Amino acid sequence: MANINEVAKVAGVSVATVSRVLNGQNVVTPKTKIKVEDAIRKLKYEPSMLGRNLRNSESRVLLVLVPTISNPFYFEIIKGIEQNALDHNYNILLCETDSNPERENIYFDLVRKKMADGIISMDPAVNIDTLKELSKNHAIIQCSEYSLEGNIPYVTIDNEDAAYRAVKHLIKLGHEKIALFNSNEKYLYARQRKDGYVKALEEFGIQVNPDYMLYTDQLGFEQGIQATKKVMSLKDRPTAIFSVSDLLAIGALKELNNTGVEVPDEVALIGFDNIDFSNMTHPTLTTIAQPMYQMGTVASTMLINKINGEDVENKFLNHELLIREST
Amino acid sequence: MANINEVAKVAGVSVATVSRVLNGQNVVTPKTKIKVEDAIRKLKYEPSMLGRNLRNSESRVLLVLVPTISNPFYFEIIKGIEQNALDHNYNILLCETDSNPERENIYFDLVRKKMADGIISMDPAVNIDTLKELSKNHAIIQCSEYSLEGNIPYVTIDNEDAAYRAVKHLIKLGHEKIALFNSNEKYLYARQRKDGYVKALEEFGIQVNPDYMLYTDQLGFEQGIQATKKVMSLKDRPTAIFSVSDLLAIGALKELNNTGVEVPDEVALIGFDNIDFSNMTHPTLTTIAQPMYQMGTVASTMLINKINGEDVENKFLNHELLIREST
DNA sequence: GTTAGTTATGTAAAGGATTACATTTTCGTA
DNA sequence: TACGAAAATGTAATCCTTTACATAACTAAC
Repeated sequence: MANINEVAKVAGVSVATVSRVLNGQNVVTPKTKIKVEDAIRKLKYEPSMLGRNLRNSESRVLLVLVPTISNPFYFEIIKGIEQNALDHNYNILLCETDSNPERENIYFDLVRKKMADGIISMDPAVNIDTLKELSKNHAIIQCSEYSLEGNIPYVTIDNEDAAYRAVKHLIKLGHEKIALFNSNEKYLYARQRKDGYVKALEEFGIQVNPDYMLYTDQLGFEQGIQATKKVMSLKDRPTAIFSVSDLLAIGALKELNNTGVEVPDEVALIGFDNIDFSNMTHPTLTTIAQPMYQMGTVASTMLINKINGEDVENKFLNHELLIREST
Repeated sequence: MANINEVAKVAGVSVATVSRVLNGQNVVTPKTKIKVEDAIRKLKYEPSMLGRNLRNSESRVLLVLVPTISNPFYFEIIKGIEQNALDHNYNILLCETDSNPERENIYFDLVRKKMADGIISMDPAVNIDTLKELSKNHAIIQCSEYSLEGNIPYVTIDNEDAAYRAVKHLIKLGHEKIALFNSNEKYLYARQRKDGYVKALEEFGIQVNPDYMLYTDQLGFEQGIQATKKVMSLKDRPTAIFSVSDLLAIGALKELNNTGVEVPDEVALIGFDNIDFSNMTHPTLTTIAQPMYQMGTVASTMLINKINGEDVENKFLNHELLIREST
């Protein structure tokens, strides 16, 4: 593989001139430019990013931290990040932490060792202390999930309001016995969504029933099944379920289908996230849509700005309640 | 940020010695080793991969090319690749081509420009000519989808046999009118799966009915709905459907559910890939399981071997027919 | 035809690590 | 104590670009 020196030699110019042509600085005479371009073509020269990156002290790689790639919620966000990153000549390294600190550390090391220029964290289980520490010397943005500690910029939606509206929708349909499938309250978004749930109930004078509030460690299909089993075995069954994730809701739907409970007639169901599959189930799922693609592009833009030393502000994006067959 | 020179100065040794400590070469006296480690800690030194990579002419990044990250089929494969890569100190760059040549080219450029050491391609729509050309100078492995052109090593399953067994299973259940939802025959795997379908029918003396063979450009949910509408509007409806992807099958299931057709009683259904959701539908989906995780680790191992200049052989892995509620 | 002022090109340092080769230190043995 | 071999450490080149600064070439005006 040819390097810039050989190109310079063949073109009969200096490496500086070759570099100038490469980087499109138009201080180069058309005549010399052509000589250089001919040499490049002749030698099939491809500039090495290794040398370039070292010289520029950058890697042009963005780290994207997700707890798991199996959760479709992240797809659109990732697509948004990726498109925006490519548009700015960055590449993304998708990192699945599995909420495993060891793995997380492997990825954090990449930014410490300059293999990545910044991080977009979407992992609610991220080690916030490490993140805080890292954010002192590196560009970091939180996307969707966030913590207020450490003053790390974030982009997200108003979780409380989203939950509030979902539950209000159920109440308007006549439901009073509304279960909440939530994730662990150590996560900020879980607390916020609960607050919205409680706020809606209280506003309509409905007593909050602790039996109806279930917590699961993960937001998966299986957890949805289990939570549904539990709540449907109560003497006083709920007539509606609000799940803080579509996967949970799809698990619930499966269990309700299996036990012959009619959705939405006997039990109404709302999910959260509007993943693709929420529209493929039978019946289709009412859910809260976050502007995921946009969230991705915004996060990416914020990160790139931060890398360039600019100040960035937190952003709240709009959500939307999609009413479908399950309510 | 400190560099190796400063560490050397603080430790009172040469950069070579620091480098030796860093790389765990145990030619260094315990006494000096401690001095160096102290200096590293004191300066919070982190070796830069930029310098290291340039010097070693490697990036320790593997490119993974997928048509889309939304298809759950790729999850487990990616997880397998990633774990194996991490175990060998590589990182993966997940590249979604959207079957868009321009995007593809951005990613190919990364390996041309030394930002990546090799490629695992899982995109059936990949530009095989470019891939051939690239494979002359770069390590490339095909995973799951492959082409025989260009002699690029691959890991896959026996698609013909898998389809053959699926259709045979339907025949054994008494079905004779079996539809095939296939993807475009420009793809090798589509041709192979059709061959398996035909082989099974012929073996049992069943006439192949062209009306039952549908082709779709993409393997998504929507295409499954459309194909089902088409095939169920025939005078002589099929009693079973074999889809070459779970997503297609889930689309079919949705359409059958919607129109009140009982699965499996009126129409039996088989998918392909055993994605997570195939077990979440109602009824659950009979499907063909590929050893996806293993396919990932094998592909990754093959690629790393190739990068290290070793010869690698094509591999065929075992598949399995998972009989569930839809048949 | 000079000279000053532009514009184009060249030289060499810098970025941060690894490592072949050279040099110094250590240690056992005579 | 001195010598040689073995072990530890150091020096400097190398990987490939970019770019500040130096120099050369050119243009225009007198």
